[in-house]
Amino acid sequence: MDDTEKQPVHKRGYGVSTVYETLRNEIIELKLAPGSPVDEQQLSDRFSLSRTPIREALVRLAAEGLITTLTNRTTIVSNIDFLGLGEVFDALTLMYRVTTRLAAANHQPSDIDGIRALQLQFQTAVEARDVLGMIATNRDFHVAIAEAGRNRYYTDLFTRLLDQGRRILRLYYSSFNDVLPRQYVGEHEDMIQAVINRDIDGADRLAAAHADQIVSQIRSYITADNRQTAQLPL
Amino acid sequence: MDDTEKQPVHKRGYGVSTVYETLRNEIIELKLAPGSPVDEQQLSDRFSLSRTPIREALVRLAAEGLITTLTNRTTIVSNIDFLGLGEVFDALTLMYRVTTRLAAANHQPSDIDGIRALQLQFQTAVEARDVLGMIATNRDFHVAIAEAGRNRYYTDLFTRLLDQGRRILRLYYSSFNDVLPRQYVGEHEDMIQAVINRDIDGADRLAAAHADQIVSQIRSYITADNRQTAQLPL
DNA sequence: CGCCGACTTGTTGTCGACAATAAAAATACA
DNA sequence: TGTATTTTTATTGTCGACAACAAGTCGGCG
Repeated sequence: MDDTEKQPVHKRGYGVSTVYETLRNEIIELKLAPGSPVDEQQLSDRFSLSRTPIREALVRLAAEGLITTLTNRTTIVSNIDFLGLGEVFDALTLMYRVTTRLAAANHQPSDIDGIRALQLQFQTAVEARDVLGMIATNRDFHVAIAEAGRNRYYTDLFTRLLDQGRRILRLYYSSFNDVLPRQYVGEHEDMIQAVINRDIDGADRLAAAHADQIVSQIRSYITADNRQTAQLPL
Repeated sequence: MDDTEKQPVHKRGYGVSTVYETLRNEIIELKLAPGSPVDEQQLSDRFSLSRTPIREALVRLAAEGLITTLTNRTTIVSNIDFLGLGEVFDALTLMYRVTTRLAAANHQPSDIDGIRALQLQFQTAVEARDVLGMIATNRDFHVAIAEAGRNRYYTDLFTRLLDQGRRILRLYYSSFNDVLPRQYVGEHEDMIQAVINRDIDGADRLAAAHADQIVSQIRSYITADNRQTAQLPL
């Protein structure tokens, strides 16, 4: 069985999506540092693919703003835009509210199971003090709620924003303590109840409060960091 | 000066974007019918480009949902999803409100000039009964307001939704009369005033009313069309 | 006469190579 | 020695060709 043909690992047509998903994850999880160059040749070697499918994956990533291509020059992993964080927070808060509202209005009973499962995963991650797992499962939890709301446009924007947030949280994840996350577990529980009860306004209120919590938490990390590095001239 | 070299019309690096923008426009303006196949070879001939840049443009269009690629099979212009129109209208209304609010809050004085200019263009299109021009300039007007609001995420989603709406409006543009559009001119004027006065709540109210107008107008076209074609079993 | 399978054909996915561009390096000159 | 200019080099954008896949076509068999 010495079948050492140079057989491609990926099936035809699935090469680009695997590259896309792999890189996407690595960017969000900061395995690829913001600002670091993305070399097509290098990726070509790594995935054992030609540069063409690599490039198509990069085009998709660029469309999402995860990488930035300087024409005819290099292409880099997009920097985290601290000046534009206000926009992210504003949109993120709105999406928290809208998706939770819609979930309360539009969810099917079967949706609840999935949401509950993810909430449980989040809870166990919190108890295990698995910070990285917390960040990931928290994201999945809210995406599941958004999907129960059944509006593709909100879900798309929301996931984009949450993933943007994941990058930032990764930066400061060492600052996490186990007090706030435990609070999140309770807030999630309340949100699930509001959704089940189809209490739209209640879901809205809880989502808004939850968003404010998270935003102010991230904000405090950043300002603390700013003070440390003294980036702001007085 | 018989410099008849087979000189490419496009500068290096701008081939894909021209293809992307051209196709995007043609899809939105229904010059390419929904469901019609998109042949790469054909486009390659038409733009005098290799299939590679064509493909990259198609990947971008697919990411926006304007075309649908069946793996290893054909790729078609995305159909207009009438069942998903509710989602579009919901998100569209919210974006109308949010972007106009933010414009009132965040605009710079210089933004007003551009908005005014587009409003004028819209007005002249209405007076000239240039329906297609109306649809286009109306879209540009609201995008300009959104840009004055200075939130990239809202602007992106809003343009996507407005363009989606443009496709639908094109379908029914023969149904347009000149009564409603004239009303829009006045509503636009009020919105500009609210923005200038930084009247956030007022801008919100006006935008919401404006959105409701448009949505119900489109809805009426569609239901009228449904009755005509008797698509619904009794 | 109708169903199943091999073959043909058209289109997509992938490949390796070439050309153009811009940054970096090397050289010339004051 | 410092600056301007040319040369080199690395990387991108583009190209034409091949391979794989799916649909349509044709022929064989019941």
